[in-house]
Amino acid sequence: MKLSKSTHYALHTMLHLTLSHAEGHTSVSKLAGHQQVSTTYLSKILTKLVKAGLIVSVPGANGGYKLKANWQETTLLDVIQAVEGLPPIFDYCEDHNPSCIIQQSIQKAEKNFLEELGTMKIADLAEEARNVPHH
Amino acid sequence: MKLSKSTHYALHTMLHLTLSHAEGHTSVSKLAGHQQVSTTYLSKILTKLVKAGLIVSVPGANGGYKLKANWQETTLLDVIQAVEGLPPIFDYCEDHNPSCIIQQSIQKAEKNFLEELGTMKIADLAEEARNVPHH
DNA sequence: CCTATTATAGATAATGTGTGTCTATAATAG
DNA sequence: CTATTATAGACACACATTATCTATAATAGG
Repeated sequence: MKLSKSTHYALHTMLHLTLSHAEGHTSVSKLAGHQQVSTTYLSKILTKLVKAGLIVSVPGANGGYKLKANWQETTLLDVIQAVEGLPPIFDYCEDHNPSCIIQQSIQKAEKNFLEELGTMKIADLAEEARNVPHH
Repeated sequence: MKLSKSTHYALHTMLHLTLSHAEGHTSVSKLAGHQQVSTTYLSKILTKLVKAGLIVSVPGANGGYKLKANWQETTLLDVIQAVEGLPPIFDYCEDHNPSCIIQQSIQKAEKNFLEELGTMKIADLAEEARNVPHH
């Protein structure tokens, strides 16, 4: 029950793209340079973000990745679900009665958890990071 | 990022023990009979609950498992952590700066999530299950 | 005592997922 | 045309989960 390293890479890449948003496209090699991850592996993760519509890719020379149009709206939840997949973070009791009281209780807590992550916008976090820089 | 099957078995076992609490000890074979799990595997899970102090075991004939003394206080969080282990549900950025804004944000949401699970008592769920029985 | 019952512990295997690499292909700028 | 860059497929490896089997310890009841 934990986030994967892929999600870790994705979140930090999104934060980096947001911090350097004015500078046009950024290549995978540059993005991978900020973290300890190979370019081919990171590119697979970024492709998920592209398919989820969170970032835009341009192949070819001077290409790379940049944020989507209304990038200010992207939340932590968007990134996490793009990488880990929508399906029930707790796929639970799948064969049991859907009215199982345990399943109901955990799903209630899960719902609140996801909703909170859905309120946390990358843009806001980037703004905080600018004030107290660490990267 | 999901709960393991072991936790699933543990939670349902706890619910069952709570529902049949007045009836003394219950053997693993009976507990396993209610779920699709082998006795030896379930016993390993239950041993974790014993070591966490959530249930009490008695070996020998007519032995088995029963709830601890103040069983009314046991929460979903207690069971989950007994099986999955305390350590950070999101062990995240472990090598990074602890003031990483992403880590801070997720840990905040995680804290609320765990706190909510900590308010959900098995005894209350059992009471609800009695009113609308499914097991 | 003796025996059946029951929890516990160790060794081991199967399975799946996450992680990662390598290679090939497609697209774009200059 | 060439260098650059994203994308996709095949493949391998590590690791945790899941699970089984066997052996050991402890208790109740005759």
